[in-house]
Amino acid sequence: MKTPSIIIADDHPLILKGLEDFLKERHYNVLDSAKNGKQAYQLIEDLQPDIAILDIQMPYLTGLQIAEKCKNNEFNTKIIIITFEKDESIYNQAKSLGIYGYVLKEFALTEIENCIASILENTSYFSPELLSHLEKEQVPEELKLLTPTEKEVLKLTAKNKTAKEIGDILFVSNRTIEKHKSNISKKLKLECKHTSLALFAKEIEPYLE
Amino acid sequence: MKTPSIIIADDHPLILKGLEDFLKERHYNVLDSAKNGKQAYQLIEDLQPDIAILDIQMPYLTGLQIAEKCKNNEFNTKIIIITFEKDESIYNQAKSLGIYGYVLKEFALTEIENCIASILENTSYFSPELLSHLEKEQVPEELKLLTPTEKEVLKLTAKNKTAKEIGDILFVSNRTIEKHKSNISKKLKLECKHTSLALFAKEIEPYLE
DNA sequence: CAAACAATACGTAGAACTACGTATTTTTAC
DNA sequence: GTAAAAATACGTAGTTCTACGTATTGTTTG
Repeated sequence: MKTPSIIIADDHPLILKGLEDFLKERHYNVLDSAKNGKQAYQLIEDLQPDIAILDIQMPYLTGLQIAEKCKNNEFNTKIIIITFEKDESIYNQAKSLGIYGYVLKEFALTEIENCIASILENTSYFSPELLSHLEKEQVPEELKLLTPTEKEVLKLTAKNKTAKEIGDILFVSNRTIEKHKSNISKKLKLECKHTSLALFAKEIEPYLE
Repeated sequence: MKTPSIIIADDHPLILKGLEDFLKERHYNVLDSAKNGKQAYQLIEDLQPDIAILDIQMPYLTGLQIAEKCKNNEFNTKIIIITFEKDESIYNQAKSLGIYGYVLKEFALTEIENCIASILENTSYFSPELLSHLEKEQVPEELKLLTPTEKEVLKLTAKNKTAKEIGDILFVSNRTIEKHKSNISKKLKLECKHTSLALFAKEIEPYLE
C-alpha cells in the first residue's frame, strides 16, 4: 500500500473542503467525499478504499455506526475518526470498534498525516496530545457505591415521586423506599435536609442510565 | 469596493483552511488569516480590511468581543460571523453589535458568497434558513411570571437552602420565604409535593441569570 | 456453606415543606 | 395620588422526608 485510496466524510461543507484540499495538496489519493453517513457508507461499500476518514456527528449514520457496520461486514477499510467529541466514553467506544485513529478537529493538520503514515505501516495512531484533551467522565464514582435498587429509587426521586409512589411502582412499602433513601444519603454523606436527596438525584439524573 | 480585502480567523485548522481555499478559489482578496482572537484583532488593526470573517469560539478573544472592540474604535471593517452557535441569544447579541452577517458552519459555502455580495452593496445578510436553524430559548415563559425576589428564592432553593437559611440570607423571616414559595407554586401550578419546588428550581437553575 | 451484601419493613420523633388563610407595609406604575 | 403589585409576616394543620434505630429474608460470592 504505497498510495492508499481514501474516502472522506463530514457534514460541514467548510471542514469537508478543508480536509479534501489538504489531502489532495499532499498528493493523497482521495477517491470521493460524502456529506452524510449514508453516502459515506455507500462509498466504502462501492469503492472499498484503504482508508475512510469520518466525522462522528453526521445525518443518517454516525461515524461510529459506520465503523461498526464495516467491522461486522469484515471490510478491510481502515477508519480514522476526525471529530469535535472530547468525551472519553465516545473515544473508548471508538477504540473498541477497532478504529485506526482518533483526531480532534482542533488538532493541527499534520496530525492527519501522522495518522495516515502509521496506517501505511499497519499500526493505529493516537496522538500523545489526545489523552490530555479528552474530558474525563465525572460523577460516576459516587454512583458506583449504589446498588441497582438505590439507583432506581434515585431515578424516580428525580422525577418528583414520593416514597409512597415509588413504593407502589416497585411493589414495596414506602418504608422500604425511605430506608433506601436513608442508605443513599449515608453512603454519599449528603446534608441532612429534606430536599438534599431530590436535588442530588436531579443533578445526576443524566448519569442514571 | 470592487474586490474587498478580507481577513479570516478560526481556531480549527481544518475550517480555516477550508475557508481560505474557498475564498481564494473564488478570487477574493484574502489578506491574511489568524488562528485565535488576539491575532485576528491585530490583523484588523494593522490591515484595516474591508471584511473580517470570524469564528465566535476562539482563544483569547471571541468573535463577538472583536466585533465590540471594532465598534468602539469605529473601525470600518465589516464583520461576518461564521459559527456553530445556534443559540438565539448569541445571535441576538451578535446582531446588536452591528455585524453584517451570521452564517452557520453547517450551511453551504455559497452562503458565504451571498453574504460578501450583500456587503459589497453595503447591506447586511442573514440567510432565510438561519431563523429556522436557530434554537429558541425555552422555559423563560414561566419565569416571566415571577418577580425578582421569587427568582432569588428559586435560585437559593436550587442550592439546597432551607426556608430558614434563605430568610437569613435575605434578612427576612422564614415565613416570608415560605409565602414566596407558596406563591411560586400557585403561579406555576406545581404539584403539591415537598420536593416539587426544589426540583423545578434545579431544572431551571441555568436560566436564573 | 458461611459471611457479606442487598432488599425488605417497622417504630418513633423531629424538621421542613405545603396548603389555606389573613394582614400590613412598601414599591411600582398609570 | 391612587390602585395594583410585590414583599413582608403570622396562624394552623397536615404531609412528607429525615434520622436513628431494629430486624428478617434473600442473594452473592469466595
